[in-house]
Amino acid sequence: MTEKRKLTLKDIARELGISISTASRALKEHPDIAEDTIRLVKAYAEKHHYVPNTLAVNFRKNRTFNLGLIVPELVHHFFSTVISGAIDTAKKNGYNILVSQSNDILADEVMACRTMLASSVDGLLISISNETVEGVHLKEFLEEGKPVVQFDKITDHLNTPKVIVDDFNGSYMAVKHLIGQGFRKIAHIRGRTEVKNASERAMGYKQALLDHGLELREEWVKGCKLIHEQEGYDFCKELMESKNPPDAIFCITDLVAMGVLKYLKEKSIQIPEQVGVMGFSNWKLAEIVNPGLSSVDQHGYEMGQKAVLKLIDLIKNHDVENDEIIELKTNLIIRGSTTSTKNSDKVTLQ
Amino acid sequence: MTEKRKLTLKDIARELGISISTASRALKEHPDIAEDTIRLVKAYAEKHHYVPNTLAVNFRKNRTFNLGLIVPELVHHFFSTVISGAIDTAKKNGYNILVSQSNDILADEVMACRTMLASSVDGLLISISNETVEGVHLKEFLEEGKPVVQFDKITDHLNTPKVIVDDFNGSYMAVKHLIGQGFRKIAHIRGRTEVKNASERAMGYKQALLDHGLELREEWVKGCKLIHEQEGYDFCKELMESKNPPDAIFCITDLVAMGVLKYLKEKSIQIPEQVGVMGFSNWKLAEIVNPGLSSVDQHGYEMGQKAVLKLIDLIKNHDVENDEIIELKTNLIIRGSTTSTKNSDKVTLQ
DNA sequence: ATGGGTTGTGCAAACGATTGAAATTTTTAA
DNA sequence: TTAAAAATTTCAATCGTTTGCACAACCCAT
Repeated sequence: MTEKRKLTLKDIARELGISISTASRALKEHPDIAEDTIRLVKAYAEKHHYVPNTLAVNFRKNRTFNLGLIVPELVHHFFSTVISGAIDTAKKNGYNILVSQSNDILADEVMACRTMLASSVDGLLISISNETVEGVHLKEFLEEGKPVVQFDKITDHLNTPKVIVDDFNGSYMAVKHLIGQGFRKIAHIRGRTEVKNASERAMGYKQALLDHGLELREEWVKGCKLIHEQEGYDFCKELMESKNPPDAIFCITDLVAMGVLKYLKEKSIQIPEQVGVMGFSNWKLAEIVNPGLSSVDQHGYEMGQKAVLKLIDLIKNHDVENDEIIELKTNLIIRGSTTSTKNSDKVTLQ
Repeated sequence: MTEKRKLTLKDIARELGISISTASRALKEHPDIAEDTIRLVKAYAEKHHYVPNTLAVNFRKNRTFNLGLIVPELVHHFFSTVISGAIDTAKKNGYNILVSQSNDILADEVMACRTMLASSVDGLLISISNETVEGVHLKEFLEEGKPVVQFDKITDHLNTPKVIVDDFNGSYMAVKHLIGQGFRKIAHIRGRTEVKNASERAMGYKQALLDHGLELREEWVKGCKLIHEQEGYDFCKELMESKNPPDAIFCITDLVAMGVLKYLKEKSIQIPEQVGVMGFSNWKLAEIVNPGLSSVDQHGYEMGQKAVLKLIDLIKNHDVENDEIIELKTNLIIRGSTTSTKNSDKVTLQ
């Protein structure tokens, strides 16, 4: 192999007959160094393609410009959008992102954290698994003075900044829209009680009904365990076969809504004439299905951006105790599944 | 902040009254070191939670156990599946993955490569952008003795191992299946000529028609530029409105197929009775739409695994000049869009 | 006891860049 | 002319770990 030995400061110093420290400072235009020397060194470095040895610099400075990022699931439209935003923003600021996934399994999450801590990331971005409660593995980061920023799925047990979506409001606006469209018997297929996002959305749903004088029937609220399409299908069946079927279904997420759509189509129930359907998250497929699925956009890309910027901020300020909450607004995206008109334009409320 | 100073070998040596080198060797059970000493040092290290400073080790050994991974687009079902496989496999082998995206823009790709090279990854996994041809930025890796493995979208200008999908055969089997289902006038919405995968698929399509004595009409082959849903919609419209409309459409990818489905549904053309539709890639949405979209699974997860294993292999063997080709088999996934029966089971040919 | 092997341990030099403090040279001012 | 000040440059330690080599201690067979 070629593997040419890399040029080091020592080489430059020897060739130019100066000391290593002068070479080092010259390259960073240190005010102590004479203009002439700076020019000389820089020219030489340029000509011979000197690149500082990152490993050495990182070791010396005890940092890597790498950030860890852990999500429950990588193959997931929302999370991959967040990652995309995180990576682009990190790159702009000279940081790299190390990605890992927990598969919603605590043990995997702990493992991923350990590996990242060991590989010396400068900070961590994490959306915790459903199984995570206390998060001792995250405290290990803080104890080493490495900041952590939580996003989307968070725990309050940890004193870190959190970037979240205004689930309550997004949900509220979605249901308000349904009501505005004339739907009166609105069901909700929700997620697990222990998961904060799910609870917030359920609360937004309830509040909207309350504020508009609609009845809140417990039998119209169904709880998913896994948030799978099949659950949407099954609950929809249950709802539609009940004595008092709803005229609209608001789903915890688009995937569940897909199951709902599938059932309704199979039974030739008209959407939205007979039953309106509202999703959440605005996955790619929401715009592809027919009719288009109304949904709530969570601005995943922006979430990734904000989280990274916050993390870099903490790193720069050696700030570890900070529990600021950054809440992103949601966008209601109205499509055919909730409007009889063929309007599939983006509509933003508020 | 707490930020307790970390325990180092020096500390251990001082406390135990031995030398740093002995401590170092004891921890790795070097045969030169006496059993007693090893026990002593290990016990102390254990008790005080000694963790070697990765930065120092990496610097000393000139490696990081980090691998770079660059894809054209992160928010993309296939690529995120590949990444998922890559990350899981890397983790199992003690490596981390640094992810970046090129957005199919050469300049971005070059930038991403530079950053990764600078941050000292031990090797690179890349699926090149549409704009990449020569890949001088990739040669920089090889020149530094850092191995590169290409996957999915590859260039032959570079002497590296390549992990690809047997596009030709996958396409061939897909079209063969259509023929077996009785379709005779099969159209193909293909990708750009310069992109290898697209060409392979188009060739598989043609070969299948040829081998079964079907006519190959140029007017039935349409070329996408961007591989967007809208293109599928538009080309489908063109095809169906032509004098001699096809009875089946084989699409370069599922997203394009979605556009096709959309048009057909709008025109109330029965799928698959009037027109069969076949996608490629087996995205999540292929199983969600109604009827289910038949597609060709590319085993993205496995591709990620194989690519990482190959890369680690190269790293371990200091092997940089190697252009082995690892070709993965595809799976034909048959769903409702190509079969009149309600069979949506997974069927594997060959 | 003495030379030749083991066996176990320590010394010190790397790795490449950074940085406080000391040393040198140049400039300024009295 | 010369001391003080300013401008440059160099020295040397440091970051934490690894590793070739020297050294010491011990045992055994002459």
